Amino acid sequence: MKQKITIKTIAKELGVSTSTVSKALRDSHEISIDTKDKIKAYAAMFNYKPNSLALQLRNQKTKLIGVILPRIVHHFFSTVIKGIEQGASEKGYHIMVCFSNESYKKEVENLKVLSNGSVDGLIVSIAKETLETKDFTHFKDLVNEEIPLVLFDRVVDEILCDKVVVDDVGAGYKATKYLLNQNSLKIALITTPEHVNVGTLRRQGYERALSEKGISVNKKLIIEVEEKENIKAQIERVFDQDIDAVFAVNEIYAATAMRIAKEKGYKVPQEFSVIGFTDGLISEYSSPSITTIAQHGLEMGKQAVEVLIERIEKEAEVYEPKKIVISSNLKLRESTKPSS
Amino acid sequence: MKQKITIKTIAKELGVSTSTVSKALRDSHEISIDTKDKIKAYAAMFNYKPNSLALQLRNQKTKLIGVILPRIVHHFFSTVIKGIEQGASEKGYHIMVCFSNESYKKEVENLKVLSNGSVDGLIVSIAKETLETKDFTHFKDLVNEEIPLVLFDRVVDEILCDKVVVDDVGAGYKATKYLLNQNSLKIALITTPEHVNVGTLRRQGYERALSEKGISVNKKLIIEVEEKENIKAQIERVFDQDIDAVFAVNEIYAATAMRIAKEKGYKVPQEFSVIGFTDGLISEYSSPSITTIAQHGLEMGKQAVEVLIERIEKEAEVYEPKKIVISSNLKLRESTKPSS
DNA sequence: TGTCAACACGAAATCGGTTTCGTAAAATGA
DNA sequence: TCATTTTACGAAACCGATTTCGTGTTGACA
Repeated sequence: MKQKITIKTIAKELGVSTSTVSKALRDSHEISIDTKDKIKAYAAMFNYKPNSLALQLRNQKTKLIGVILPRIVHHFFSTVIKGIEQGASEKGYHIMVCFSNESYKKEVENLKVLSNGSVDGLIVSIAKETLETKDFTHFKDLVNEEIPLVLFDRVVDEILCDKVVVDDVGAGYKATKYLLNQNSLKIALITTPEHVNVGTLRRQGYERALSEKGISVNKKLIIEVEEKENIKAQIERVFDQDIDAVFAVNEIYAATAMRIAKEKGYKVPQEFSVIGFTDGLISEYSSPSITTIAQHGLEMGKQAVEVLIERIEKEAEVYEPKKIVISSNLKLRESTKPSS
Repeated sequence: MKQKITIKTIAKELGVSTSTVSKALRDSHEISIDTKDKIKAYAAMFNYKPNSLALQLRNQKTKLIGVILPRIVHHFFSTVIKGIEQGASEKGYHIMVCFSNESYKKEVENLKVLSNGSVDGLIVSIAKETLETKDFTHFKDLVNEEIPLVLFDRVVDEILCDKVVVDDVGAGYKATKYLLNQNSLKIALITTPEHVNVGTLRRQGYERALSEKGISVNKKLIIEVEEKENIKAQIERVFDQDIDAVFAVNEIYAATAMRIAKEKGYKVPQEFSVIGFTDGLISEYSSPSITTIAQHGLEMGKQAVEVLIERIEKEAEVYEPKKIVISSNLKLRESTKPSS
């Protein structure tokens, strides 16, 4: 790379001190108009840009927010990033994005690298593997060091920090209730294994809606999809039962279930209804398009970054972790019958 | 934030100089075993982490790569990010991601912020607005400053830097030829306005395949979709013509076209074939699933970051800009008839 | 003409590390 | 015993900015 022009260069070239140059560029009254003009002209001519590292070191802040996500090729997470970036950008921050690839080890690594002063704060959604192992010491260390941290979507109570989540229980409840209201009473639930707690919460909503209606939960109608194995085959099994609707905790499961239903000859939505989670492109463009719980990823990202920046900029008085719950809503499409 | 522990703290606490601490932690032979042990133990106990800003300033490198994308909620771009991150991570680099939102102004801003020393190099895909205005001075300035830059996917010849692109002409050719071979002779092309040159290149491939077959290009079969207006309505117009296949330059257009075809009563693929571009989730999960040109975003990201890091780390001898072309291939699915 | 304030600028400290060079004390060798 | 080499460490420069404090020169005023 070409030799960068620094304050020192300008000072030497113009026969003044570095302090004078610095003050001149910041328009200090201490410097005479003549000198200021000369220095500014020189700086402009050679396209001088202050070295941000030097500034960051001196000011002890980077105006950078670290973001660690389990995945990126994923509609919900990329929407959240967009929200984070928008919110950050408005406040003059930039984002550094890393991925854990759902791996515990990579998450620990990323956290270590980002917590050595390169960012002012962190926004994280926990990796699946970490949720399984339940080892959260790397997060607790961070909290101990008092590095501002916001968790979103996949969170755990053990870690004392700000959190942003969707109302998963409520969402599961809403979806299930909608299906019940349109007279689908034999509703299968396609969810994740227990350790991914968003799945568990959505399931609670499902169960609550059923029991309100006086229907007992039939475990045979609940499939916990193990992602390492063939997803379609696992979902197909639930069709051995007598069912007339499916509530799936994500888009892929919903689309897969609908496909199977169509293959089995069901007419969607007349004979069979489907509701998914996450309002992504699959739901929008499959045919029929799929009714989903909209997760408001953009909103989540914005909220997360807002809380984080507040935490960064306000000298922490008494630290009271916040939990922001974003309510989700049903986006009606063609895979369900109109509400009665 | 809690007061960070620095080398100075350790030095004072242990009654040695900062140089001794630094050397001890780096396991220098100049320091006695005893002292080293003492210092290391202290550092470990208080969880000392060297401040990365200080290191970056001293070493004049950040091990950071800036990435500027037009959009993020987009299958292709998020796949590229994944590739970039993987490649970067392997070489000990991290990525800083910004978005231009297809806006010229934001692109200029991002470029300015990232080029003040905060990153060692940049990977960029140009915003649509910039492609329209054709003002590339911000990129040229970067090249003049000799900041390593790699453009991908949306590139322009004017900017003298490394580039990674897919073989858009070849891809358009392959797709069109496949349709011709299965006896679809009245192929509509749904593409972007001219300034987005990937669209133009894919169109060239389309035209070449047609003329090889002795079919003259019918302009009425070519739709240039203006994204600000209603996409579906624009695509619908081409169905006024007598057509039996569609080649679309992206997923959304392909899915929309297929939907229209089905609404008009065509049987896909028996009576009507569809080929899209970008192998995303829509193509995979729509029904019938859509045959596409796979763009190999992951591969692109990896290649881009590899070239960039090479440029960063090799003291630029003679600078000869590289252009890497990634060949794309047809991913056959249900929206086309089997190859004859 | 002497005093003091205002002006315009420079020296040096600081941020948190690394690295070169210098040196006192101990060890070695003749 | 004296000269020389190691050993083990510290002082200081450096990366590129900002900022405090100090100071020489003017000009104003008594």
